Amino acid sequence: MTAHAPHPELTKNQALVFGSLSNAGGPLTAYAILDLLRENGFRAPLQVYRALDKLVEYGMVHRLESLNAFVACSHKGCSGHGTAAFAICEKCGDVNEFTPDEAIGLLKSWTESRGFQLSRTTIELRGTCKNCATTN
Amino acid sequence: MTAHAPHPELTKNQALVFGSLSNAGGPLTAYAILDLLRENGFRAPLQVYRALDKLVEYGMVHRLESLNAFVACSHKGCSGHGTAAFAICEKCGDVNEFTPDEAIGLLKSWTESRGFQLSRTTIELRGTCKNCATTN
DNA sequence: CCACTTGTGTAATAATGTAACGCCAGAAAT
DNA sequence: ATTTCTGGCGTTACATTATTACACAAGTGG
Repeated sequence: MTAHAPHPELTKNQALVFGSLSNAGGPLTAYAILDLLRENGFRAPLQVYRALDKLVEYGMVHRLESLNAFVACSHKGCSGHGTAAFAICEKCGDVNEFTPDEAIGLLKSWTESRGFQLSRTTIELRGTCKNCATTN
Repeated sequence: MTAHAPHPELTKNQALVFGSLSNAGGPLTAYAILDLLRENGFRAPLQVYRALDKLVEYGMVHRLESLNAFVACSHKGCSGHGTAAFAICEKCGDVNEFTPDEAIGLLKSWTESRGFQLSRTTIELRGTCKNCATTN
C-alpha cells in the first residue's frame, strides 16, 4: 500500500501546476502547463518541471511515460496509494487510472524471485475506450 | 500469443539499425544509433526512426518508454510473441525482458470487462538488479 | 505508359528536458 | 541577531528527442 506521509503544504508554483492538472481533467504536457501558467508569471519550462517533480514525489501527480505527459492522481485529495496503471484511449485521449493489485503482486514476485529491488512500476495500456469503440 | 507473420526481408537501413541494436546487447537511443551508423552513410534521425518504426511493427525491437530508447527483442530470431515486460536496472542500465503472461491476463481482463480495446501494453519496472544490489 | 506504394535522402523545425548560475526567504544554531 | 544552511525560485542557455515537408527512385500492377 505504500502510504505516504501527508504531503507538506504546496508552494505557490506547485499549487498552480497541480491546479492546472486537476482542472484539465486529463493529461497535459509540461509545455502545455507552461502555456496555461504564463498569465500567472511562469516564464520557463524549469518552473514547471520542478513543481512536477515534487508533485510526483508526493504521489499527487503521475507521469505517463508513453505520452510524455502528466496527470493529476484520480484519488480526491490523494495522499498516496499503491502503484497505479493507466488505460489510455488513443481516440479521445481519455485516461483511466486504476490499481491492479493482483497483477502488480505477480510482477513484484517476479522481481523478488530474482533479487531485483523494485522502485517504480509503469503500466500503461493503449487502445480504444468503450465509448470511442461504439461511437465508432 | 499474438504470433506475427514472419516479417518480410529487411531493407538495408532496417538491417543496419537492427544490427546496431543486436550488437549493443542493451538499449540505445535513436540518436546513439544514428551516431553508430554515420560511417554507414546515415545522416539524419529520420533514417533511424523510420527503420525503428518498422522493426517495432515486426516485433523485432521494443521501445522502452521510460528511457526513450529501443532494444532488440531478446528472443533469438524473434518473429513475434506475447506482450513483454522489462526490468530496468537504474545502476548499470541492464534490461531484462520477460513475459508475465499471468499479470498480462489480469490486465487484459480488466480492459475487457470495461469494453476497452487493448492495442498495446507497456510494462516497465525500474529498480536495482541483483548484481548491483549486492555489489553495492 | 500511368498510377500507386514503399523506401529513401535532406533540410528545417518542433517538442521535450536539463545544466548552470545566482538570488531570496525562512529555519536553526549555537 | 549574525551566520549558516536549505529549499524554492527566476533566468539563460543548451541538450536531447521527434516530426514535418518536400523531392526522388524503384517496384508493382493496371
